[in-house]
Parts: sequence; structure tokens; C-alpha cells
Amino acid sequence: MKRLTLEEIGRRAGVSRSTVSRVVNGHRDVSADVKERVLAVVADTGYRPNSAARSLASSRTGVLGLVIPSNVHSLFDDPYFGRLIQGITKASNAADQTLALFLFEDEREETEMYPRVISNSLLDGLILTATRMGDPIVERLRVDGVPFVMVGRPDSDSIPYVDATNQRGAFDATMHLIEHGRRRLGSVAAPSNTTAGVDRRSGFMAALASAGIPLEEGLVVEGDFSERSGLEAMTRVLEAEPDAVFCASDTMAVGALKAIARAGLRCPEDVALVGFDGLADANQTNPSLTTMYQPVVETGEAAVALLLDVVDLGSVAEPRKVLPTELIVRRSCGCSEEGLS
Amino acid sequence: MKRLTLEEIGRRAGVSRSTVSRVVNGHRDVSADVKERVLAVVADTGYRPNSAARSLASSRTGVLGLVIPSNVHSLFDDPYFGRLIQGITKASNAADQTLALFLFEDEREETEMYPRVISNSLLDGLILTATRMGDPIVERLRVDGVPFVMVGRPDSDSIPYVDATNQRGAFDATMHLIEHGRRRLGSVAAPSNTTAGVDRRSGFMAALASAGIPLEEGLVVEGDFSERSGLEAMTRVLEAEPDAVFCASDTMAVGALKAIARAGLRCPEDVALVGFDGLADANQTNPSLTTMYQPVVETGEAAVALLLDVVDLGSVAEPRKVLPTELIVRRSCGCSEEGLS
DNA sequence: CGTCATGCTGGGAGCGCTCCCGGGTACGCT
DNA sequence: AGCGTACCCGGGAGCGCTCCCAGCATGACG
Repeated sequence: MKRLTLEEIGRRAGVSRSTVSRVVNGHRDVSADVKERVLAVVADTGYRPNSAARSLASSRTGVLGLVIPSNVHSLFDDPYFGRLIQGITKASNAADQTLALFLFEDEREETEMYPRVISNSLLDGLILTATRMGDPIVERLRVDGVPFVMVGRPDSDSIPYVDATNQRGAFDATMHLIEHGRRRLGSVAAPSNTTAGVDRRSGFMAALASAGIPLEEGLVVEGDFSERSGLEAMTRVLEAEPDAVFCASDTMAVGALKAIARAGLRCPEDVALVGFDGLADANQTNPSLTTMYQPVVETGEAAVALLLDVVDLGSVAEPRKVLPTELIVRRSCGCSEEGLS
Repeated sequence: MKRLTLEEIGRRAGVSRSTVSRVVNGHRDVSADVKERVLAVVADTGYRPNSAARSLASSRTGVLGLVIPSNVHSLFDDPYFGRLIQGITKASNAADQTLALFLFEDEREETEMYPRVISNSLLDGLILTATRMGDPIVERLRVDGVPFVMVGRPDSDSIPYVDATNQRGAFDATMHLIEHGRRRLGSVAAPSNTTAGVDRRSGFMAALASAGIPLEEGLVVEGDFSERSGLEAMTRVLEAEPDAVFCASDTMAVGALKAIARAGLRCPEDVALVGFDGLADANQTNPSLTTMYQPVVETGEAAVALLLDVVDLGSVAEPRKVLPTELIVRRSCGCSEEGLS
């Protein structure tokens, strides 16, 4: 059994290598009957172009890299990444791209793996997410001229990215709590070395400021996006006796809910809660969690689209895409069936 | 700035293309001084071999595929996959392999994507996991001669795989419950269209049989590995009034615990529980969950090692690797601090 | 001194594809 | 009849690497 090449397919179909190539790649300039004949041969031989040869000749690989420099545990503990990867795989499947996954446990591994990540012509481009602010990998990629986009606002400028309206979302979520008449507002905040953390915190603060509410000592404690950290942070926040708390992620909010229960308090009566992400389903918690939804799957899709633009065009007209957040009202904020109570 | 190729590096180091290739690939037959000279040039030019060309010439790509034909939600809801992927990335990083990820929502997508997955010489081999029994992809891969291994026992034979002692683990977990004096044993079972589900169920049954306990109607209800399904299945199991239940996964056990609470029962007093996987951390649930631990990270690592053997050698001496499970005793089974009570 | 193994190096061939150019054919128009 | 043009198609060149073989020293040995 002969190895299948363009040449071989051409021989069997009675045409040349070039013509087969044109057919396979859907180019014009092929007559209908030839096209049909070639397609028939391709179909019944099960011919598949050799992607290495194709890459070599065209300097495109059809492989996109997803880089997540964050330890795997936190990654899989937060449903956020599941949704994100879902969006990314969906979009790259649709664009006929293959996805390569790079996970780094720590900075050492990041440094070690870096050469492979940018490995000459293995990847067409990268999607980078879950970076800490000041992560050197961003600058290295920029310097090395690798096409890449980020999910989540980068701290340096001039890098194309997709993000949600974090600041605005946090503002609105907090305002909702304030509209419930709450005045001792606290927050289980996201890590301050992430731009999402910074933005959500600043939205929270802005809401307080706009309502003329001073922020008290101890009412903001930082978590690391994990449920456990949410529980721990909330436990400390509760010591400052808030009547409402904005949690910067749903996963942390789930932990916070447990903290409230352990403290013998009731939610929303004693402490109202709003989360962020829109990941928890409605009856996963008790009370059901009011949350600021962000379109994570769409974020992943948008990231792929943006990256493909960068790869194809070299640069891109609108290098930042910011998706809207939306409040999903359930019980933990104090709303009844009918709305604000 | 000239494009860096082997030839160019050779020119700068005053040697030939071939010699540079030998140095870069760590072959013998290069004198120490030449080697040093070449390495110096490589280092300060930042030369990186073109992987497409390398693949074309050597017909090895250094890319491994991980195929998970299961919807993304269930995938990321169960920490199992996080651990598995952790093990796989760890091992493939160590072996200097890149990991490509293929997720399929449904069988349609699986069929559609199949050509790309086995895309001629993009991948050296595949790791396949989370398949349902009788999934046609397994047979197709076998027929197409793609090197692949499975995580989880395949239902057909002659495919290399890595698995845990599911049957034995379920048996021991159930026996532990029986040793606590429980006699009305139930189970929240794993899907019967997975080999893990079949094996764990048969272990459960075997334990009952060996203790001479008959299985009553309604005491076994099947879940789908999700927490929600665990809750629902457990709710139905409870109608048959068990005094102990073996949950075929920890994620389902977490749901089962909620079902027990909602039914106004106490665990372990009214209903004792043992889970499977060893994923939950000790104080995530109340009471803490007794569980049959399986080494998931090691499973991932073993899968990579096995696959690399298959890829390199074509076949392999010991095509199945079964890792041991181990009971982690905590509270939900009825054990006190000191052990069996 | 010839012979032969051994160590090291260079260059040819070829992996299977894409891209480009050039040639052939058919047709319409002047 | 002559020419331009659009449409198809074939083949050369080349992508950057690996693999193999030949060649040249060098030294050991008979």
C-alpha cells in the first residue's frame, strides 16, 4: 500500500499534484469535472494532507496555543475556566484550528516551558489568560513578536484582549446591595495582583463613594478565587459585622455562604450577598445566589476570533473587546420573588 | 535580519548544517570544541529549529492529543479531570511533548472532528478518556492504526490502558460499610455505559454477596458523575431506607450528602456514606467524606508513559497498568477519631 | 609501510506540500 | 486572420530539517 501524497492522488485521478492541491484547498480555477474526479479519489482513498509538509510550505500550522500560567488545582476548581475552554474549543473547532494546552504550575515551569511554547512554527498564535499583573511572560511574548491575545485586561497596554465590564459590574452589584438599604458593605475581593481583582475592587469602592458610604477597616478581605479562600476571607469579613458583602467571584461566594452558616447568621436577612461570574446554577446554593453574570463562553469565542485576526492581519482594528455583565437577581441579595423588597 | 536556519547557524559557526543538527539534537560524533562553538551561536542567536520541517523530515511531531468525548460541563464540574490533566501535562512537559486538547460536546461533533484528530502527522499519538462503552471512536482509531492508549478500561480488548482497581475498590469500600454493621446497603452508582460504572457496581454487588446480604429493589440508583445527579439519585435511594450507601464518585457523594440533609437525616448516624475518587478535601463536607482514593495524577502520568512506549515501539510489553485504590477513612462512614466504632 | 578501524565532518537526497509562473485552450472581438 | 483575455492545468523551486553515505584524518596494528 503506497503512501498517499498529493502526487499519488493526482496520478490516480489523472491530474497533477498542483490540481489536487487546488481542489483540496478549495481554490478556484478548477473545472467542475476535474474537481469531482479528484474529490472522488480523495474520498475513497481516505487521503489526508500531511500537516507538517503543509506547515512547512505555507508557514501556517492551524494550531492555537492556550497558555494558563496558574496552578492546575485552582484552575479546575473554578468553573470559570471550564466555560472559557468551552468557548475556546467551540470557536477553534469552528475555525478548523487545533488547540494546544499549556499549563504551568509555577514561574519556574513557565520559564522552562517558554521555549517550547513559542517553538518556531508549531503554533500560529497564543491565547493567554489567568496571568498575574507584571507576569514577565507577557513582555517576553511581545518582544519575541509572537502573535497573542489575552483574556482579561493586561496591565501593560497595546496588547489585544477580551474582557468583561468588571469595574462596571462590580459597581452595579454593589449598588444593588445599597438599594436594598444596606449600609455596612464588605467585600470578599479578588486577588489584587490581577486586573480583574483591581477592577472589581475599584467598582465596589466607587459604588460606596457614590452612596457616600465610608469603607471601614476589615470589611474587605482578599481571596484567591477558590471556595476555601472565600470561606476564610468571609469569616474574617464577618468579624467586622457587615450587613452586605460583594464577593468578587461565585466560587468564593459559595465559600462565603458556608462561612455565614457557620457563624450562625442568616443570608440574606443578616448578611446579603452578591457574587460575580454567573457560574453557579440557581439551586446549587441556599439561598440561591444573586450574581453579576459575565458571558464567559462568549469571551472564549471572542478571544479566538481576535487571535485569528491578529494572526491573519498582523494587527487588528479594534484590539479590545469588552463584553457586558448583567445582574442575575436571585435570593441572596435580599430580593423576594417579586424583586426588591 | 536573516531568517535563522540550520544552514545559517552553520555558516556563522563555520560548520555545516549537518553538524549543527547533530549538536542541536544531542547526537554523538561531534568534537567538544565544535559543539561548544555551535552551542554558543545557537544561544546568542536564539535559534529554534523549525518544528514543521523537523516533523516533515523525521515524521515525529512531539505533539500528543488528549481526546475527551464528553460534554465540557460535566468535565469541569468533576475535579477528576483536573487531576488527570494535571498528571498528563506534567508528564508530557517532562517528556518534552506538547499537548493538544480535543473536547467534543456530542457524537455529531465527534464525527465531524475525527478527521482533524487523526490528521496526518499532526499528532504522534492519542490519549482517550471518558468514553462510553461502545463508543465508535475507539474502533475507528484502531482500524485507522492511530497509536493511542485509554484512561479507563476499554470494553474491547487489545487496547493499552491505564486504570484503577475499580472493582476491588468498590468491594472494599462496601465491605467497610458492612463492617460497621450496616445491613441495608444502597448505592449511588456510576453510569452503566462506562466500564468504571460497571466495575464499581460489580464490586459493590460482590461485597453484598460475600456478606450474604440480598440487594433490595430501589437501593441502587444510577447517576452521571455530577453533583446534581448525586443529589437526585440519593433522594430516590433514600426512599428505600438504606442505612449505608456507596457512592461511585466523590462528586456524587457531595450531592448525596445534601440529599441526606434535605431529608432531615443525619450522616453517618442514620445513613453512612463512602465515596470514590479521593478528590474532596477533608473539611470540604460535613461530615468529612470517607472515600476510596485512586491516584488520578499518577494515572495521567502513566498514560503518557504508556503512550510514548506505544509511539516509539509500536507495541508494548505490558499494555495494561492498573493502579491501586486505597480507603481514606474519615467520618461519613461512621468511624470515630480512633477508627471503627 | 600498508591496512583497517575509528572519529568526525560535509553534502546529497528527500520528506509532502504551497506558491508562482508559464503554457495551452477556447472564446470573443476587431 | 489576428489578438487579447479568461480559464485551467502542470511543473519547478523551495520551505528547513533528518538521514545516510562518502570522505578525510588519525592512530593502532601486523
